[in-house]
Amino acid sequence: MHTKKTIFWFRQDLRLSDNPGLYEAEKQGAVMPIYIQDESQGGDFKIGEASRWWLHHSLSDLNNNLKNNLNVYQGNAKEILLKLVKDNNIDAVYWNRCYEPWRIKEDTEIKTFFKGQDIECKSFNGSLLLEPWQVLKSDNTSYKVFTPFYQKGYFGTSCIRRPTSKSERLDLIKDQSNKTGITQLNLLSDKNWHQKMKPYWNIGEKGAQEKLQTFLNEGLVGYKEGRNFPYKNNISKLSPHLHFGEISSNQVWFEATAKGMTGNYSQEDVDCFLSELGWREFSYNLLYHFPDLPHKNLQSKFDSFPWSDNQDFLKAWKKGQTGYPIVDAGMRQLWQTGYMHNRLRMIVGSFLVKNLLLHWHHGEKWFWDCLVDADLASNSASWQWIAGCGADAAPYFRIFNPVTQGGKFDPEGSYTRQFVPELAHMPDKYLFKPWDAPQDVLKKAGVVLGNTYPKPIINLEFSRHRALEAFASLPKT
DNA sequence: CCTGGAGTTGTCCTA
DNA sequence: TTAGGACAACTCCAG
Repeated sequence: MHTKKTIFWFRQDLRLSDNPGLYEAEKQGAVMPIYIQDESQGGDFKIGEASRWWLHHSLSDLNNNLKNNLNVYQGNAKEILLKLVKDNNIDAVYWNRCYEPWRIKEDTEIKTFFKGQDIECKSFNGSLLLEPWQVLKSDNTSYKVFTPFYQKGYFGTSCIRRPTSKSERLDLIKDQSNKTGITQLNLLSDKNWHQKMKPYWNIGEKGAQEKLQTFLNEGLVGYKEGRNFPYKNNISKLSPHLHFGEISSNQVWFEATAKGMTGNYSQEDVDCFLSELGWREFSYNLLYHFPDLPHKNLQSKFDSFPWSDNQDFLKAWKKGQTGYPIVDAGMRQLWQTGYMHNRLRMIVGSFLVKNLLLHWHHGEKWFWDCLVDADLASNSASWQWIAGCGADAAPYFRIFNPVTQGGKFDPEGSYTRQFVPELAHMPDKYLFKPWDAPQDVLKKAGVVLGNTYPKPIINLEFSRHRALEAFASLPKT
């Protein structure tokens, strides 16, 4: 009797546990696990540097978990799949869906092609709690406001798929003729940049599982409040693991929900954390229904916004040399760790877009390259949000003051001093506004403004009013 | 079609 | 010192 042979195509679901597509493939017989790298795809948003580093290690971990049976290829997906199907007598091709516009286009083509060839071809939901086409208003159009979206599809509902069990006894097919290994994908740059990020992360499925447990045990209590403070541990740091699918959103959702039922956690904390998964879903929903999200203002009246184009400011922002300590701390955390605390993402985003008046595309691109959790949906939706042109966006008058924000959310300065060590000896009173410090205070702290630490590159009051005027100049509708 | 309530994350000024 | 209102008006969404 012929055993069914299925190709399982890994993409952004680099895990064995709760992997719907893999689970179905495995149930039916032997599985040929593959990964395809196609450097020609992705358009303006080809995988960024930090993500490449993460992907390299994530694939290596997956390969280990598959006992060295991951088959890796480079080139056009359709051509590679077709050849593999023919050479290996394959009956079916399965994968979990991705939602980047280029992916949807390519997947649709591949599916149509294989259907025509009478080869079974199936896709599954392995990345989202609910598909973007499942959560719609009663008139079947998509939501533009988070709260009703979340109420409708997620809050207190039971439509979300429960996690499957782990695929344990995989009958795996190795392509013996294949000469390509993970190293040949050249995901690691020659630069030593990624060495800095290494200590902060435990990449792969096991690391993701551990991170979830650590968060549930140590970070969930007090999450609602504590998540705002970058020096506290009330953050999950699951974003890169979720992006690469090392853990499923469903597992996170149900385990957090279960914790909420034990009575040891306040419902507020649990609900707040769950809603963050909801924001991830909302971003995917937006990207699916507005494929131009990474490029075009969701609110077209912003098309005439009078952006500035000061390359020196942009450079200073990227390097964390703006002269505003909380902004610089955030930007340097990004560079050093491949991650930035959510509160800081808002602060540095507001500063770029409103104080420096630089186009949100600049921030979007830089984050795309530097973040290990860079995700097309979340990244573009969030940049549009902070710029004010997105869905449910921040009102135009909401301009973060980096001095106030620093004092409020890093009151003892531990976060800022960690990433801006040249200000380590500044007293709290002047940490977030060193330009106001008297000469003797600066001297005592070993700070020479314009030398050991920059002077502010732009005046806050001036730039705030300039931003307000710019917004006021937009057409009314 | 109409109506009314609401919309992640702020800042500044005034009393 | 602190609390409350202004900042604008619009679109979204449910009933």
